[in-house]
Amino acid sequence: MQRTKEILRANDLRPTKQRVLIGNFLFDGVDKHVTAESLFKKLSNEQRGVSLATVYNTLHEFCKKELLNKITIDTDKVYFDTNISLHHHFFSDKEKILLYIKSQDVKISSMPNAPKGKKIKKVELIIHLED
Amino acid sequence: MQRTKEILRANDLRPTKQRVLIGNFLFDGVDKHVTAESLFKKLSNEQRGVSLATVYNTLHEFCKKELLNKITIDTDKVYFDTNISLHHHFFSDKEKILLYIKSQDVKISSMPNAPKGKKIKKVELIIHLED
DNA sequence: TCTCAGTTTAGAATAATTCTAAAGTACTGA
DNA sequence: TCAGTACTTTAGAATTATTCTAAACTGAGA
Repeated sequence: MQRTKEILRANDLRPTKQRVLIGNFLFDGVDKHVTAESLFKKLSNEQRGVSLATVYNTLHEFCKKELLNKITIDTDKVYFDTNISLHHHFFSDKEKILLYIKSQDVKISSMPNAPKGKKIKKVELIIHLED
Repeated sequence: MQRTKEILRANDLRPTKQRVLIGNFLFDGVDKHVTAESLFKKLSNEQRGVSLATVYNTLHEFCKKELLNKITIDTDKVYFDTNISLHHHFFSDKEKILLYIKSQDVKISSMPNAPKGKKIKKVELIIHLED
């Protein structure tokens, strides 16, 4: 509650009711993946809801401030990850489930140089699963 | 031409005019990335076009037969890669450009086990670029 | 040539996301 | 405390890649 407000203020985001509600859920210390839709549904249960537009707005703002990590693994849904430290994912294409891979379980021992004029922004390793 | 027909037949796909046209472009020996839209436009220049629906159908059939590799890196477009051997990509989020990384430039020296009941289907490493 | 399962197609439908513009709210300075 | 203003929220419309539908077409075997 207080913690969320501090996070918001530290990132130049006004601590509105909606952002606090969303922040309290996302930044509760438990790593999680959400989609706009799943977050919207989760918050609809609360006494005062948040509009879907605001859910989208807020997720994007949080991404811009690097409070969330956007994962585009699937064409028809964007996932947002509250774990912003370096790590990778399993993804089940069939069930559309994202799972964490412990960072010590993957080791990339050789990396290419970025093309000239570009920098490496993010390294994303996705292991697609099947039955 | 003849090669495309052979590929199609070998994969139980009737060598229709449309598939041959698409196959001739995709399987010319040069690795490339296409989107449904880019392929559709490219083929519109030909004397006889191919409908957008057929472009989608054909890309998906080719994927199912593992003649193409589907890459979902971006929410609003799916890329199809004619290089189906193990390799990875750079992606420029701003310009939405996919680039090949030479396979020898990446080495993943440690990989996690798949969760029980699942198998690893595909390993996808994407290096996002910025200016 | 005839037949029919497999294909193609135009256009409608779908669905996640973005946009719009109007109403609401948090913060600042007095 | 209050007013002014810039920032936010919101409902609903718009957008857009993709999928669906159902009717017309076609390749290949008999």
